[in-house]
Amino acid sequence: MNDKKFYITTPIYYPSGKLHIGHAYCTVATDAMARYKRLQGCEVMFLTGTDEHGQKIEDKAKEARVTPQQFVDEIVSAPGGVLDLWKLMDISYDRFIRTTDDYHVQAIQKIFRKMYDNGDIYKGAYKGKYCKPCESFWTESQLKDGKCPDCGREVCDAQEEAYFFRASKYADRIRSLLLDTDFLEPKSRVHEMVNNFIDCEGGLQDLCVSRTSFTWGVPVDFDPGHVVYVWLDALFNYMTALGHENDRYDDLEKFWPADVHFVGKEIVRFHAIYWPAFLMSLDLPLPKKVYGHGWLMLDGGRMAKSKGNVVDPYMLAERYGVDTLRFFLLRTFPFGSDGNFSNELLIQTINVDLANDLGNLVSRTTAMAEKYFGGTLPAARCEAEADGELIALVTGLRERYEQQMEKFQFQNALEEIFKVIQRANKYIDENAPWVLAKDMQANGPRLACVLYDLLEAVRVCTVLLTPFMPGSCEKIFAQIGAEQDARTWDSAARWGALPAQVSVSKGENLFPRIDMEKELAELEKAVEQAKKALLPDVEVEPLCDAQVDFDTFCKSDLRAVKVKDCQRVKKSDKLLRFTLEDGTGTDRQILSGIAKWYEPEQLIGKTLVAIVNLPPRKMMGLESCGMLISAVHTEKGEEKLHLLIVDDAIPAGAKLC
RNA sequence: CGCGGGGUGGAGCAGUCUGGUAGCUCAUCGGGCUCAUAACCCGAAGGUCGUCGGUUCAAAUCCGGCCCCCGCAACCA
Repeated sequence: MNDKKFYITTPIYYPSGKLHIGHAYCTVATDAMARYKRLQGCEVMFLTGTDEHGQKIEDKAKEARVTPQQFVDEIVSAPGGVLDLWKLMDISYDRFIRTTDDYHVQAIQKIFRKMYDNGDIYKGAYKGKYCKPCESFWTESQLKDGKCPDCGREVCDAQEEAYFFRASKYADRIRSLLLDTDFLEPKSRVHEMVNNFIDCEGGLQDLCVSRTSFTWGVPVDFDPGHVVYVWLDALFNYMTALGHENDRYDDLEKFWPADVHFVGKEIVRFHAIYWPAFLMSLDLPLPKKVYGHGWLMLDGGRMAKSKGNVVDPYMLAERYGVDTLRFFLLRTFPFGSDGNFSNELLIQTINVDLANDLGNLVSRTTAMAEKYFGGTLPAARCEAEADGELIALVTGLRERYEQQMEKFQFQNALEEIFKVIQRANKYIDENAPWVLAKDMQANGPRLACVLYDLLEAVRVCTVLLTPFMPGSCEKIFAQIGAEQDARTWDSAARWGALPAQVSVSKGENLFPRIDMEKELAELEKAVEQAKKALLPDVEVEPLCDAQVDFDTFCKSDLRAVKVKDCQRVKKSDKLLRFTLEDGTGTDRQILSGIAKWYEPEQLIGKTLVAIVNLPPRKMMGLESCGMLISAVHTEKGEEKLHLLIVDDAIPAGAKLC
C-alpha cells in the first residue's frame, strides 16, 4: 500500500561514560517514529551509533589506563553498555555505526580531502589563550577571571596551525534555509541559531576542523599530526553509514537525503548550520529536516554527571518494564520542549494511564467475555444507536493520531488514544454489561455487541500503540484474539476487523499498579546504590606530608611472624586473636580487627609482618603485643584490607628494614 | 542593553502563531457502580492566566515597560 522510504537517525552518542535517560529519550522517540513508519508500510532505515573520537575519550582512556579503542569498546559492547541498553529497550535500529569503523574513517579522509581540494578547507592559524600546564586552548569567554578555568593558572596568547572550513561562504544560504523553510524544527530554535551564529557580530565564522593537540581521531592523510575535528567526523556518519565514499554499504541512492535527524537541542547548532554547510560544499542533497527535541530536566536543572543527578535508564527499564518506560518518556513530555523528570511522575503515569485506564480496560473486557460467554462471543449481535458515538470516535482515531505523529507530537498522539480508552471505560458504565448478563435469554445479543465494540476499541488503540510499546501490544493482541490482519495500519481505520466469533483469553496483568509511597522509598534506596557505584573504583589515602626522621623510623621494630594459631575473639565481631612465632621462641599474642575480611583458618601457617615494639594493650580483656601490618584502600566507597602476607621462606623474626 | 525559552486553580502541563464562554492529568470533596488491577463512571470546589500600561466592542492570546526562573553563549560531543 505504501512503498515510500523513510530514513531517520538519532545522534551518534559520545561514549565517554554510561548513557543516561536523556539518550534513551531521544532513541526511544526515534524508535517509535521508525516503527510507526514501518506500520504504515514504509521501507525504513533507522540509524544510530556512537561518536568515538576526540580529546575527552583520549583523556578518559588514559585515566583508565587502556587504549582509547579499548575504552570505547568497553562502553559500547560490554554488558550494560550501549548495545546492551538498546537491546533491553527494544530499539529496532537497522544499522549501528561507530566512527572508529574502518569504512567510516576512510570515507572521512576522502571527504576531508575533497573539501580541501575544492578550497572550502584551508590552512590557517588557530589563535587562543593557552594554558601550558593543561596543554589546552581556551577562548576569551571561557576564561575565569582571565585565568585557566581548569587549573586557575595564567594563560598566554598562542596559536597553532589548523585547518578551517569556509562556513562563512554559506552563511546566506544557511540563513535562508533556516528562516524560509521548515528545515529546522521546532521553529523556536530557528531564531536562536540565526541570531547567535549567523547574524551575530562578525557573522558566521569559519570553523576550525582539525586538531593537533591530540591524536585520537581520523588522521588528515595528507598532513600528519592533524586529526579531523570530531564534528566533521561525526556528522558525516549519516551518509557513510549508507555507503557514501565507501563500499561497505550501498543504500545511499535509496535513502539519502534523510527524512529527519532527531537531535538534542544542545547540538542543534551543528546539525542546522555546519552540517548543511558541509553538504553544500560537496554539492550533496541536504536532509529534509532536523528536529531539536528538549531535555529531561531534574529538579528544574540540567542532568549532569558532575551534579550526580543522572537517571539510569537501565535501572528504570529493568524495574518497571521496557514498554512502560518507553511509554512514559513519550507520553509525558512534549517532544520539542524541556520536561521535568521525576520518579513520582513516572509512577503516576504508569498507574493512571497504563494500569487504571488501559490495563484495566483490557482486563475487565476480557474478563466479562470469559465470564458471560466462555471466552468466545456469539455471532448474533444487537447494535444500539448509542454505539455510534464510540464507533465514530474509534474509526476517526487513526487520522487524528497520524496528524500528531507526522509532527512528532508523540504526547498528543498518545493523548488521542487515551481519550478513546477513557471513552471505552465510560461505555462500559453506560451499558452495564453485568445488568444485561442477568437475563442472557433476552439480552445475550446486546451483551455480545457491547463486548465486541469494546474489543474493537481496544484493538484499534493497540495497533496505534504498537510503535510505543511493541512487546505489551503483542500481549494485548493475543488476549483480545486479534490475528495479523487485525493488527495492521489499514485495520486501524476499519471497524470490525475482529472476527464475529472472536475468542479472547484473560491473561496476565499487563500493567500492575504501583504503590507510590513504598516505591518512592525503594527508588531512593536504589538511587543511593547507583550513586555509590559512581564512586571511584579505588581510592587510597593521600600521602603523608609530614616527614619522619630516620632515627624515629628506625625505632619501629618490624618483624616477619608466622601464624601458629588464629581464632575469633568471643563476643567480638571485629577481632581475631593471633598466636605468633616471632623468632624468640616465646609465643606472641596479637589482636587484630580484621575479622570482617579474613576467616581465622585461612591464616594459620602464613608469614605476616608485625610491629613488635608497640606497648602492649588490652582489648576485650586480652593482651595484644604489637600490630599486624595491612594494606588498606577503598573500593566504590567500601573499605578493603589485605594483610601483608610475605614469602614463607622468610624465617620467623627476620627484621624488616 | 549578548541570545533564547518559560511564569495559567494545591502540583505538573495544554491553550498564545490564526484575539471572543480558561482546558487536561494528578491531588481534594460529594455521589454512582461492582465487570475489572481498592480500579471504573458522574458531579463539585478551586485560577482577576507574573506585573504595570497600551491597542480593541472584546486580550492568557497583539504591542510596550518591569520583575522572577531556566538554558545557551562559537572551536567544550
